[in-house]
Amino acid sequence: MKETNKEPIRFAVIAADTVVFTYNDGKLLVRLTKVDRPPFFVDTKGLPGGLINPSETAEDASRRHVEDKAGIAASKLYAEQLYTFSRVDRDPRGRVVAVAYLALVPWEKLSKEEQSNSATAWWSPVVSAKKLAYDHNEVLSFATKRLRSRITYTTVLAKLLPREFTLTEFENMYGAILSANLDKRNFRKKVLKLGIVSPVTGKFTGGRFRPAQLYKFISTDVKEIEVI
Amino acid sequence: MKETNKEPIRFAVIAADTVVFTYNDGKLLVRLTKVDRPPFFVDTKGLPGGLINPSETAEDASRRHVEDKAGIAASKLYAEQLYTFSRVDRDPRGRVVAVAYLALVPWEKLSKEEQSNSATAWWSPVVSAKKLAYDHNEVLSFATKRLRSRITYTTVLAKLLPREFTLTEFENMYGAILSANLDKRNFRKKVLKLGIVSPVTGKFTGGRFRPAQLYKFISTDVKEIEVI
DNA sequence: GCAAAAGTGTTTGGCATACACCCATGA
DNA sequence: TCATGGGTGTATGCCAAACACTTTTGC
Repeated sequence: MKETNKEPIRFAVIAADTVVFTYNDGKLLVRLTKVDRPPFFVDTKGLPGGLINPSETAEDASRRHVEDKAGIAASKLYAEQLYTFSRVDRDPRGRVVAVAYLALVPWEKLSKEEQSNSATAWWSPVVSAKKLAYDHNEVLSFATKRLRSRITYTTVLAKLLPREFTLTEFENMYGAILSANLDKRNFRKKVLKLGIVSPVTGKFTGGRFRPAQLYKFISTDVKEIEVI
Repeated sequence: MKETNKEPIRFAVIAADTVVFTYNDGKLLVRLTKVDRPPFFVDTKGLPGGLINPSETAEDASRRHVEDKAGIAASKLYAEQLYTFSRVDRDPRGRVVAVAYLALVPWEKLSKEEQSNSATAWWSPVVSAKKLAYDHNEVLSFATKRLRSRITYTTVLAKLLPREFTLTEFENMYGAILSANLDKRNFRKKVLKLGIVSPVTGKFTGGRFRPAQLYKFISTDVKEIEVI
């Protein structure tokens, strides 16, 4: 990966970068890490990622770097391959092709440590994740668009919601990611008619107001559906 | 890329493989090339592809190999990135990660040479493209599914139809790729209501029977649509 | 009893589906 | 005139969208 002056680059090398999304307090968040790679990137930030070992797949590498650099247990994540970025100048230090992954994790599934921010890894609202290293703004933008698109025709949002949730939570998360205002009655009718969720009988939220019925996804697999 | 006994593999190398589809005589065709790489692959067949140079993008490499190995002018193709295949054992000769592309070209746009079959490159019906080298059956299957899916919600079929076509040709191609039987009246109503095609005024097919109106796509860009 | 969120039904219009016959042409 | 493919309309049912009030709870 090092570009020395002595020997020319023979081959491009391969990296895996991962966009880890979660959702908390009404906002879509992305996990960022500190990037400090002089001379080009000094004390800046980017997505967790790194090179692929000869003995691991791109997805293995994505998971390894998420654990090591972002401090999130990969076993808690749902991940899909996003896109492979191969612009020749995307890494000024040498020729690196990056396989990018889109990963989702419910906030409630994270440990206290994983939820928290440190000097080397932290959660940032997607809207304020600017000036990232490499081509990571492009990767993040790609991932955000893909997520927006996927939630409208798959059950992938199940991977961002807690195991049990209210229909209002579902609707708010869906609407926040799309920046759309939804009709409560129509949203509920659609979701229920699709048959993708079932009420957890007898379980309701607590709190100051009228309790809400809890639901869960019937299947844990991400499926294509007709249109939410 | 060579795996010698002398030095261990340092890095994976990157290749680009391309699934080039065309459509002729009622059948979806894929371009195959001869593969002869002893000791593992002797006189067998596969998708056109090869390594990425340090100075080119994955898409550049895809186009270059399509020209060199498949004998098709890349400028005639429409291409989309498909998926990156990184299974450790996908190439028995060493560690190769492959960025796969899905490319489309109308049969009518091909030259006589490009339409024809040689000992090193030929068109095969997708259904009979079996026993390909490497993981190319998996790649082809992935590409076929993606194509089937994309034609239902984008205008990508414009890249497989000739510039001017009849609605019957459109319908037949659409139905053949999906293996679906379509209702002629409903198909026409939908396509016309979507506003993606316009009649070429005054142009009709010749032939033995009643002439058919020719249409063209209004836009040459591939767009997402509501549902064909 | 009040503040806050949960939960519920109806009307309307548009679209998908199913379905069968006449038209234009060349041989 | 016949064989072949081109071209058209209607009825039905479902679904999306618009829209406002009542219920339940904790304080």
